[in-house]
Amino acid sequence: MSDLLERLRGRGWRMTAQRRVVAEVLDGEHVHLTADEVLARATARLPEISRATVYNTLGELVSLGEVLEVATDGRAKRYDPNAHRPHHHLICSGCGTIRDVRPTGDPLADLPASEHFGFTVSGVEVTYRGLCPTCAPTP
Amino acid sequence: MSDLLERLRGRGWRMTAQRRVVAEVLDGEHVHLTADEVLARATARLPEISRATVYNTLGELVSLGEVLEVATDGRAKRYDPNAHRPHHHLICSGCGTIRDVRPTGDPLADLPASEHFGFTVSGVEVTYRGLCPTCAPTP
DNA sequence: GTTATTGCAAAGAGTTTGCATCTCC
DNA sequence: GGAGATGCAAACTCTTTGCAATAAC
Repeated sequence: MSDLLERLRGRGWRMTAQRRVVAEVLDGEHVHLTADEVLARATARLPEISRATVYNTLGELVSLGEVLEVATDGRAKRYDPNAHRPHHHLICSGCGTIRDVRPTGDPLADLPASEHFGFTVSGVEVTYRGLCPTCAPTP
Repeated sequence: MSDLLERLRGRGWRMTAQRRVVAEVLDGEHVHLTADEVLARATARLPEISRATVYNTLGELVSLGEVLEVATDGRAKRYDPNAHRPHHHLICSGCGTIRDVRPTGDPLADLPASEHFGFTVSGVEVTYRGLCPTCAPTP
């Protein structure tokens, strides 16, 4: 089921029960869990997994480029398993829910050379803000 | 000199030496300080200012909409005094330097209704990533 | 058998809070 | 004079680290 697990195995990643559980917990669309949420869900499947291992594993997945860190306004970082499916985020200002979205057009092309300040520009993240149906004020 | 101070006074913000110093330290273009950096610079001008007051003041400025929080990948939040000049950010992946940039076009218009998921979309932040001239590899 | 990974517990960074004192308007 | 701001220190949240025990290949 998990593309992620396949890819990791193919890269010679040493497989352990803990790593498998973390990868499984992260798999899916519109998944943006905090480290704590990953730990909670992983613990449900593998009670002896430790917080340190969850952080270690998440850090490696990010280094490998298989998982993206999403810095939201709130406190804890969230982890996004869809690093290979280009997308951006729509975050609810009320409850913090995140949806993956795909805008039209290429935001990279929208930054004129005069605004590069000598930088080599290589990527762009777009974060939309709004209120989800649940948090929207009732008229 | 400070638009920010003018505006705050006009809003009936109770002025104290501490608040003035924080506002002065934040003023300027391409300014994106962490709370700790604000404290350091404020302390240079007003040695008796406390960390709690810096955090309190920054939090209020953010609530008032006069200062923006910028969540970078790294740890500490940064504070951007140009809330009233629409802009986005170009961040160096090497050293974390931030420049304010103004892309052409309207990224909000690039999110089709089919990607709204029922949200009321009200804003958007665009973060460009790259390497600054200092951090770029020398050929 | 080696080498990498795990778990534990403690430390670290960044931020928030409770409360008595002090200061602006 | 009174509402509100300050400073202090402790608490809190999230994350990282050192190291001995353990499990993968």
